[in-house]
Amino acid sequence: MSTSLTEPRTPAAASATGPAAGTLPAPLSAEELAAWRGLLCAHAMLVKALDAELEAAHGFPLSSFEALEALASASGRRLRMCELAERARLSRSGLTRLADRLERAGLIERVDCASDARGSFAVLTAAGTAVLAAAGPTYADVIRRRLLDQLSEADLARLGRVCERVLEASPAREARGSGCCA
Amino acid sequence: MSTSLTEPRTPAAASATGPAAGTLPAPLSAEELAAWRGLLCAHAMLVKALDAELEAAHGFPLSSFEALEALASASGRRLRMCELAERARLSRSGLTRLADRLERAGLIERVDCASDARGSFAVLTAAGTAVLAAAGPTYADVIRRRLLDQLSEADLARLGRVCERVLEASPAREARGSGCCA
DNA sequence: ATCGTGTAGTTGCGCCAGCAAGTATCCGGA
DNA sequence: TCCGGATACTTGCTGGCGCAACTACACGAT
Repeated sequence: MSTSLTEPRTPAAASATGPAAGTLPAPLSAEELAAWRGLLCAHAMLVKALDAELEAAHGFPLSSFEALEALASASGRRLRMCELAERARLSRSGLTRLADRLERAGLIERVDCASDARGSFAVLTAAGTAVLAAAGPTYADVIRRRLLDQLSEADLARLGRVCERVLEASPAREARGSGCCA
Repeated sequence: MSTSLTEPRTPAAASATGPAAGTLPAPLSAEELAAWRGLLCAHAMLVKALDAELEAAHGFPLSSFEALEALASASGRRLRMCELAERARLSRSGLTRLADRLERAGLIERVDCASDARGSFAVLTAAGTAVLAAAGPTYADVIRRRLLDQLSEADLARLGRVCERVLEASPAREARGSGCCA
């Protein structure tokens, strides 16, 4: 009755037919599909919850928090724009606007880069530091309650390893010359 | 030097100080933070790759694919709009526009609901079915190569269970009367 | 010194999503 | 019967994001 992905296949057959045949990619098993969808749903739930709670309690969303956090943990509380864009998983233009907002809010400042006149640093201000310090517990609390509390020690360790493996298995910066700052 | 989340804490101390003290939420350990960030990065990478490959090979993005797939696996290849919105993780208005696009592309049709004059169904057309069948292998291939191939059987099973646990631990439809269709 | 290529950041533009308000309909109770 | 409140979907509006184009600068080669 359904076209496609749910074709029940014995999980054992997966690795057998999968990489071997080469003509059409093996459809996903029910278990595989469930894991993937679970990942999507869990991510959506977590991000939505974080966004909502940060916004409610401190007036800025997750993306701002992540940028501020990246700056706070950088040496000198400053980062080149492109470096910050990468850490916040934003495009350069996306980061330009986010930095505009944060700067208007007084949380960061832009300062020109002495060694490269093209570039500038985003620098966390005192206000930004304070605001971040206030929001940190909210952030940690949401992640702990909704994610970490549901994970055993072993789950946590395995999750970390799996994500690492998945990330290094994919070029990621694929369609990009990459390079950028130091 | 850094304000906040990275405070190195012995992982063992986590469960000890964590739920006990109750005043301020325990900051995240390095391992916890790494797992959470890994999740964010892996999700971003996977979604971006899927979006790009689906768009390149079939001319529509992940969100469209997910909606079409939900319809394909529904009985009668049709779903009430609100039900479809939930499965595609979109707001009602978001789904209205997506349905507009899919309808313009001839991939779905809207048909009025006989038993409830307020409602309508999104119904997969023959063209939609064909297009989805063509895109399915691309979808499966990306997920398999970038995610599943990096997971052992045990990883996969655990990932599924963990996501399920995380999801049922959170109200999710929290700020919603929920209810909707059948 | 000059030129060509590449990089850093910004800006114009369009897309897509959510919120809030609006319309039509349903349904339970007085 | 009629009414109030809830539900299904749509629409107006706004905001955030990416792509492509643009400016300014850096750097290696001639």
